[in-house]
Amino acid sequence: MPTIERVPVSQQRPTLADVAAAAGVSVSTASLAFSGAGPIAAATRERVRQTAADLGYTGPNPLGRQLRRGRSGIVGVVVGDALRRSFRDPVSVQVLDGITSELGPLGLGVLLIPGPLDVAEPVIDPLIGSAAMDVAIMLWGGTVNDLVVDALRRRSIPIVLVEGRRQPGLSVIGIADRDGIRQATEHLVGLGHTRIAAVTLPFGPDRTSGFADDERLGDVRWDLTRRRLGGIHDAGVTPVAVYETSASLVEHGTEAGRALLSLPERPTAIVCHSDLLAGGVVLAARELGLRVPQDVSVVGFDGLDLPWLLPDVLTTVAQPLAEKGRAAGREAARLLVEGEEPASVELPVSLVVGTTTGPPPAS
Amino acid sequence: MPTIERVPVSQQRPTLADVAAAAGVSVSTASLAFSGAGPIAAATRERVRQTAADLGYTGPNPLGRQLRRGRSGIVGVVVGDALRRSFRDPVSVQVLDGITSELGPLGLGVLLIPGPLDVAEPVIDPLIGSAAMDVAIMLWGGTVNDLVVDALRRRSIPIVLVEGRRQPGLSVIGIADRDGIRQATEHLVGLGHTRIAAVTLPFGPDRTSGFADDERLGDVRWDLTRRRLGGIHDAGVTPVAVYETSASLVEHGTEAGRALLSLPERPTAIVCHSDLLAGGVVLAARELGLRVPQDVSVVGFDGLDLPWLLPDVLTTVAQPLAEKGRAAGREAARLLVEGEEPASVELPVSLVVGTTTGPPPAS
DNA sequence: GGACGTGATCGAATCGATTCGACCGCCAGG
DNA sequence: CCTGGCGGTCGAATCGATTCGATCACGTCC
Repeated sequence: MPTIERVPVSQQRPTLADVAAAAGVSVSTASLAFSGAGPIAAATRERVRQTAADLGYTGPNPLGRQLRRGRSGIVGVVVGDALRRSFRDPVSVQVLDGITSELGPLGLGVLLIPGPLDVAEPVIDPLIGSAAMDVAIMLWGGTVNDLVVDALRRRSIPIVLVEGRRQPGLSVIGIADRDGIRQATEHLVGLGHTRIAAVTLPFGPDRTSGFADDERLGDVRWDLTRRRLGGIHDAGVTPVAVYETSASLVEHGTEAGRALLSLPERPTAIVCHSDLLAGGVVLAARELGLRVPQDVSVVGFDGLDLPWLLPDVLTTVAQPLAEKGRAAGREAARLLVEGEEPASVELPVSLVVGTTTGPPPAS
Repeated sequence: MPTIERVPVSQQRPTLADVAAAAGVSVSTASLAFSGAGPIAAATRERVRQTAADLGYTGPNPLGRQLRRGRSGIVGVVVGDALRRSFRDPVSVQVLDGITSELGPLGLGVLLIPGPLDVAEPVIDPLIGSAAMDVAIMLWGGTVNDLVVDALRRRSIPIVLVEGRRQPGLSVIGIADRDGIRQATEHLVGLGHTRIAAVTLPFGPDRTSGFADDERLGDVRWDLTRRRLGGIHDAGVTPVAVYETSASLVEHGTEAGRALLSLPERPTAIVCHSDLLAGGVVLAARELGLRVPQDVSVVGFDGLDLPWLLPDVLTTVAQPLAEKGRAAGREAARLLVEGEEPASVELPVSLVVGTTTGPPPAS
């Protein structure tokens, strides 16, 4: 005698229990019909599936499943800043694409979390403290991420840092950027350049811009920027001038280019910490009537495709952007399995010679 | 006499029950101490909070809360394509930024979902069928979204479409783009132009590129493209040539520009469906030694900031991108409250005259 | 002094699934 | 003929919180 317990009121979404009742099996068997995690007769499975379809049941409610499993299947991705700002640079976008392409097939979703909003009075997004996620990936680790790291640590959520300072207890995905810059610089030296200038990423959260004197150069807070500056020295070169920018954007490159190329002792080559900056420098050179590379050589970093720079093609240090994202995704997935320890990865870079470098002018 | 039921094994994360036991209150009271949804003595709340802190309890487990509430607090955002491709156009990024900026303060998170991967054999992301989300926002509604819409509908997840064909049962956030293109075209007509060409967004999922003849023009499958083409006709203009592109990217604009500007009867003005395309056309003109706007005028659409195009500043139809995102977020949040009906919104656009339009050459 | 309203707290049901151990036939091997 | 093993199914506990209704103490008003 069937007790009428669950009358699927038309307005209500059916649950696994409804399906089980309608198919005449127990809830546990119905569950097996969907998860496939256990022995079940093919006929039973089909019957349950069919009843489910008839009832308009579209599969197990993720919320129930997640609670039971203790896993949300969600990877939080903390982007360094307001999205608008982070993603004006295609670099982050490509990394993000790599992350999703790795995580998607594993059934893991990406929850987008804006990083600390302000620098003077950092406010971390409430999602960091309360959203369901099994592991977090932090992009562009430069920013005031200590707050974020702390908050995630408290929740004992494992962390993967993309580009950041190595620290115990979390995984860092980095690239051999110092060595890349060294190679690029040596390429310039090999061509005969001696007056080499640099255009850098921000030194720290204050994000000022302008020529950096020695004192300022001693106060580079962000690791990434310091590493890339170090690469120039590794090639045995001391830059004749260093221009610090407030963000890796074309307009800041142009600003830097104008300043550097108007110096009395004009540099014959400029090493830039990003392709966007380098592109901006090339535009500044054009604007000043200088030929690239005859009058000035320019190298970038990242290996982006800049169609608007044509016919010039940047000489640049290409980093494997999508692979960096995939590596981060892989590492995140790995940290998900119980007891796995964080591990760091360093990916290689490669110098790609384009049309923007050549021998220095005869002078 | 306290029964020793819950011994918080050091390895285990504490639960609300642990906190309640330690603080000597019931679970329900402990819950109140965190949610604040009910009367509770200030002293009790403090005590519970303090014990929680001592135990390292960082707040209610989102999974439990979500199941009970029947809400995940997650908004799925389906981007039209692989992220890499979608986000090469800053348009989507700005819209996404608008969405998060609206949703964040409401405590809602954004789950990033790649759209259908391929056109020939569309595969929709499994997340669409199984991820926890309360409502979905679909960006760039052109693509093979019927599959996605169907899948979401089956799960009875409300949908907000950004830029798409209006249809019953879902909300559409659109802009007055047809009217905007009309204004831009009339601006050109007012300047004296008669030979006006067009560079369009893709006609449909096949994404071919090249000159479109009349037959092809009768087969514009994507609504967005059709509307923008319609705007030209609304101004009483029949384009002397229409060049269809395969994506809204600079390089495709350049390709189109080269083709159009090499025609025997060169158009004196070119209306483009996006700023990236327009920027590409300007580059093509420069490459061919043509002056903008003396030899050819160019108008775009979107209102982006293109620092690499300087000193030229595009004449363009500016759309409120971030506001479009915020409107989508608002609408998504609205659909979350029980019984709210979908509603559509159309945002205004405005013609912004830059330096790329002027009177046609004398001839 | 008794009834009543109110603020604080508690118990228990509930959300929707997964999963462990028990159970039940049935077949094969000894 | 008995037993062991196994495929298939089921019941019940469990994940961690929210929330409804009940309870209780206390102060106030008539």
